[in-house]
Order: sequence, then structure tokens, then C-alpha cells
Amino acid sequence: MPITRTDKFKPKDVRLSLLAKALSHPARVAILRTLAKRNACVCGEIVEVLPIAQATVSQHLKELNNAGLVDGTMEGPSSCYCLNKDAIGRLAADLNGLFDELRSGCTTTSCSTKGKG
Amino acid sequence: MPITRTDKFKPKDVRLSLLAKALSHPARVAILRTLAKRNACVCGEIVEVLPIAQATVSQHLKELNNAGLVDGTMEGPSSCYCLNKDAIGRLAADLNGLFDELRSGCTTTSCSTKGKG
DNA sequence: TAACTTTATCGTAAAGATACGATAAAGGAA
DNA sequence: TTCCTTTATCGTATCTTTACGATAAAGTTA
Repeated sequence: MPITRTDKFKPKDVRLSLLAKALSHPARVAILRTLAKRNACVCGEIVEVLPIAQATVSQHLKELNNAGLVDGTMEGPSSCYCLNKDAIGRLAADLNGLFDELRSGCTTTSCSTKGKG
Repeated sequence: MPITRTDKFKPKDVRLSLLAKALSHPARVAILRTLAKRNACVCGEIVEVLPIAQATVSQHLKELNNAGLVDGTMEGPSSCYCLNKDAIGRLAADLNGLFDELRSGCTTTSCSTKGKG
């Protein structure tokens, strides 16, 4: 019953985890990179570049859109997607905030320098 | 059939997505924050702090360990977990590399300034 | 040894994610 | 209007994740 009680965790952690989830599939990372490369915001092109079907690409684009990382509009019969630079900037800031917190916190080198357990 | 053909994507994207997946649950973010807060590397304490059962915490710790973000060893009857600062540093660098790429790529403001589609 | 503590693992249940073919939806071209 | 192009959505199958109780494993204490 994975009903992850999202309300039992801190909103800050929930938000970060949702954004991380948006990046948790190689197809979505690849989509973001593709959108960044071509300053025209394509969609059918993405299908050509990725090793997955059109329906699956559309599904991933929807998730990126839901996460706010990507904007999309219909342009005639085809669509047009592009990166939401602001959202990406905020994500970068949030993640770096976490990393700073993680690195500044405990000052001991490691628990016992034995690596994996 | 979610058998995500990991070999069909770029290793770079696969690696990043796996690390992102490690951060894609609020419990795991909370665990990392807790480990950073207490410079002693606890485990039973984490169970007290989080709204989930001991078995579930152990499962999340294992995932963080597999991702390399956390080290763990048994110390007598109890265990000892701590952050792997090096791994976290590398993760931060990798993610910032992605974000730089995403933000420098396309120079157009947005596809058509219409927000979500 | 027996009892207790602490953590990991097993078994299992249920929700979620991923993938794709088929189809709908919407606009453009003839 | 009729056909074509392009994308989104539906339906469905399957794997994965999340969660927890129960139990095993390993050490400590009495």
C-alpha cells in the first residue's frame, strides 16, 4: 500500500521529492536536454531522437509539464514545448540548498570509513 | 511493460536519473537531512523522527546506500549510517552541470509565453 | 543459556510507473 | 468535405515502488 502519506512529511521535502521524481527517468532527462539544444521547441523531433514510442514521449512530456519544468502549447496541428527556465532555476536553487545543508551539517568525515554496509 | 531499456539511453542520463530517483521520495530526503543534522550517524533515531515503520525506514536506507549517497556499518547490535559527502558533492556537480546545460541552451524566452498546455 | 535490543530481510498487498498499440482530437491541405 | 499530419488520450499489460507485520540475524546483558 504505497499510498505515501504525503501530508505526514514536510512540504519542503515533498516538493523536492516531486521535482526529483521528474528527473528520475532517463527519457525525461534526455527530453530536457533535447529541448535545451534546439531553441525551437519541437515535439515530433523528440520522438525521433528517443528510443521510445510516440505515446510514451507524450506521457513523459506531460509529467514534465505537470512538474512545471516544461511549457507546452498547440501550434496548429503540432505542438510546441520548451523549457521553463524560471522553474529550472528554482529547482537548481532548491537542490543546491539541500546539498549545502547536507554538506555543512555533520563535520565528522564518515561513520567509520568502511563504505557500503 | 516498464522494463525501461536502460541501455538505449545515454549512460550520462541513466546515471543522473538513478540519483534523482534516490531523492524522489520525501522520506529519503528527510533521512538525508536527519543524517546531516546529527553528526552522530544514527538509525533508530530516524525511525522516531519519520512517520513510517522501521522496516520501511530500513528499506529507504538501503536504497540510499545503493545509490551511494549514504554509508552504513553495523556497530554492535545497532547500525550506523552517515552521509557520503563525496558522493553528494559529485551529485551536486552532476546536477548543476545539467542545469547549466539547460539554462544556457536555448536563448528564446519561451515557446509562446502561454504557460501550461 | 535465556531474555532483550536493534536492524535487516521476507512475504505480501496495493498503488504507481512505464510502455505501446489503437484511437480520438484538431488543424491543415487538396 | 475528405484525407493527411500531428499529438494527446485510452485501454491494457507488466514491472516497480511503497508499506507494514512478522521473522530472522546478531549483539548485549543478566
